[in-house]
Amino acid sequence: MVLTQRLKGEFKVHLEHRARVMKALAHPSRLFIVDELSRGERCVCELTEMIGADVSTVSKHLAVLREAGLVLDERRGVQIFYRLRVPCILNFFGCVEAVLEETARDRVVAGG
Amino acid sequence: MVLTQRLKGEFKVHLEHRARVMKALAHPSRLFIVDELSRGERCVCELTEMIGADVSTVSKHLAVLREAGLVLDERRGVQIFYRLRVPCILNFFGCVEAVLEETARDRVVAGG
DNA sequence: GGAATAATTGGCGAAATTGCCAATAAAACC
DNA sequence: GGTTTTATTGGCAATTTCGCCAATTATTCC
Repeated sequence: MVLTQRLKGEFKVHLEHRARVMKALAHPSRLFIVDELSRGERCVCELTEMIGADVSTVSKHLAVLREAGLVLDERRGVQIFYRLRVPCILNFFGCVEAVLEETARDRVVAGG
Repeated sequence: MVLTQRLKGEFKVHLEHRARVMKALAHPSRLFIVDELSRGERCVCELTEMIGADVSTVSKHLAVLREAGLVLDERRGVQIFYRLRVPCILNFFGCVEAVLEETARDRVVAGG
């Protein structure tokens, strides 16, 4: 993810950091996890059951979200619970919905 | 980007659409473009000059943003101008900054 | 300590993304 | 028509992401 670009210094680094956060949200399973955590904390086993993928897969998705700073984890006994760290993330999805509705409308108009 | 999952029907499709939007924003150059377009429309040649990559590369980035429904294009003579389609996207970056600041703070605390 | 449950990590093949070059398209100008 | 400028598309190699299985770690319970 190197910018071979004319973009310079701090700004470039900043864009790369931003991109890492966006990339963490750029997967259906991880979006599902964020959506689910918006209703309260969940353990890995619960998320795994809901998603229906291998535990290791879900664990890696959670690692991506954790490393991006989006979720926090806390062990309680044998289980590990995850929760949202920055709830404002949720506000954004309203905007994403707006994007989706716009494009949907256009598709109807264009007959596509 | 198939969910091998227990997630069902409409919701699953919806998550995939959302993910496409997020994915479109998950690249430094594309974030730069969005940031730049927030100040007004720009032609491909201007963006190419600022980014410093090949025109074809920038054109493909713009295609990703366009297909995600984030930008609109309009030809005027030989040039093609792009502009933001859904300005609310910008509100989100404030939240992303919050994420970055949180993680930065923790890194200081942890001495990492 | 040993067995059971919950979760992470390593590794590997399959798929997607990225960026450049070359070729093509579209408009402007002579 | 032919040339120039601007932008998109095709194609390819390099890199990254993804998801499963196997192995490992951590905790609880006996």
